[in-house]
Amino acid sequence: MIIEDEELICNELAKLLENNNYETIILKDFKNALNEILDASPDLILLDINMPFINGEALLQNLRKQSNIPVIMVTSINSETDEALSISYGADDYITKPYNPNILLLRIGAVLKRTKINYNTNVNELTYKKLKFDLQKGIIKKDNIEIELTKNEMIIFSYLLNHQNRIVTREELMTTLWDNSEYVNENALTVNVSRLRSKLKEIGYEDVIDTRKGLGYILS
Amino acid sequence: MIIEDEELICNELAKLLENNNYETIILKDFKNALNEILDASPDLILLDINMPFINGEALLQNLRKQSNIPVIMVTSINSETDEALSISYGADDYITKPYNPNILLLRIGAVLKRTKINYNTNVNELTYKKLKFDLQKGIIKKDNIEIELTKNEMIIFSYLLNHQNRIVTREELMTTLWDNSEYVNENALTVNVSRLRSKLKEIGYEDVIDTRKGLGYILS
DNA sequence: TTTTAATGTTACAAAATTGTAAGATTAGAT
DNA sequence: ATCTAATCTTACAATTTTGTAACATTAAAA
Repeated sequence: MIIEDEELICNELAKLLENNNYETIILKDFKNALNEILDASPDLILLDINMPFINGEALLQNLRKQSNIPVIMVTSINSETDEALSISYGADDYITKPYNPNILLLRIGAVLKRTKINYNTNVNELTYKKLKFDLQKGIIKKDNIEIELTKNEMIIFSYLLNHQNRIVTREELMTTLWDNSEYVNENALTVNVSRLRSKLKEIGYEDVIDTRKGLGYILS
Repeated sequence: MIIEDEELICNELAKLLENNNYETIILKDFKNALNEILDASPDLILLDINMPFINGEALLQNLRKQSNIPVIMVTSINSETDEALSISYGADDYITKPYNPNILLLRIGAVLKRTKINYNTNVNELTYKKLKFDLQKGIIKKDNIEIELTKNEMIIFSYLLNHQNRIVTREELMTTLWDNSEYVNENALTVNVSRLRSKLKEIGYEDVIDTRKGLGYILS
């Protein structure tokens, strides 16, 4: 999706992108921008930051409250301030006018690559040492071995992975696994951690989840 | 992790990063780089591409076969060729020497942000229109409503999300759900899609998965 | 060293998930 | 308009997942 007030540039961009097999939409209704974006849910947005009737920075900030759609900021001035601002406002990349079309295409490709993670193979993986954890399938892979995790095991493992090398309290895990509303036995957590540990052990990762008595667990 | 041959720059970088609350490791054994990286499994790598005894590009390419650890390339020459190459080799970003420390920090922050997606809240979400799909918990959220998906439903939904707006064949989904080795009824897929559809309907997303008879499904 | 509270393990039953089958519905071809 | 193969729905039984309870083990304090 192209968000740009100068029609000439818009059309140029659209032509460039379509020649490179990207489907493009041009934002028309600037007043209703946020809704148009969310309805169209494009894979990527090219957003001009210097437009006379709309504040690109504010639009990006508002968009970020609701969505992670990748945004490449197009800035007119190549100043460090602008560069810094774009990124801190939540842009995934920025490019300065006048831009080289090939570099723009490369940036678009790179942003799409890292945001969709792996568009073609549908892999969304976390890595831990030499082990890969497929978030979608809930499968741990190491060398040729695959282990299936249940949903609770997935939740615990990914929580620990996302908070590696720090102590994760039992309470944190409890609230991550269950709504505070529903009562569950304290021991349910212990049992689930135990089950996860024995699966990790099957692929050679013994003693990676350490117990800190009275404090919680730590994955190291 | 800093991979850089000039000791002076290394130490400068380490000081800068540590002053900003990043834990840093400096790669020592360049011959055994790949193993050192995998063992340390850093959150991010700063990789100098122009080192005398080691080929940074080749290292990155080899690393990418095994890992998605984010890499920021440090290049000496600000040429378009280099920029293009870094990204195509699998770097997440690049910066040219001499760099402004503040810009480097911003870039590091930005890369970490988008790769870890949301480090602190442990959220790993895909977005579809006004709906969010929590990959870890297998929960769909919209407004205040939450719907739990089963593992098969998660696999189908995330596959469709990752391949939005194109036809996904039944066969693709079959091989994503089950190993070709195990025999399952063709209808098992239909039933699972049906179950997913009825859950989506519960939160107001009726008719979003369209059937293209003889071809497959499309999420639009 | 002893005590004790915290954590771990195992077995089991309730609950949830999943593939199958049988019959219903549908879209597109004739 | 009719036919037909593709897709859908529902119910059901097999399998898997999960919380509980009962007992075992452990680490840290006394």
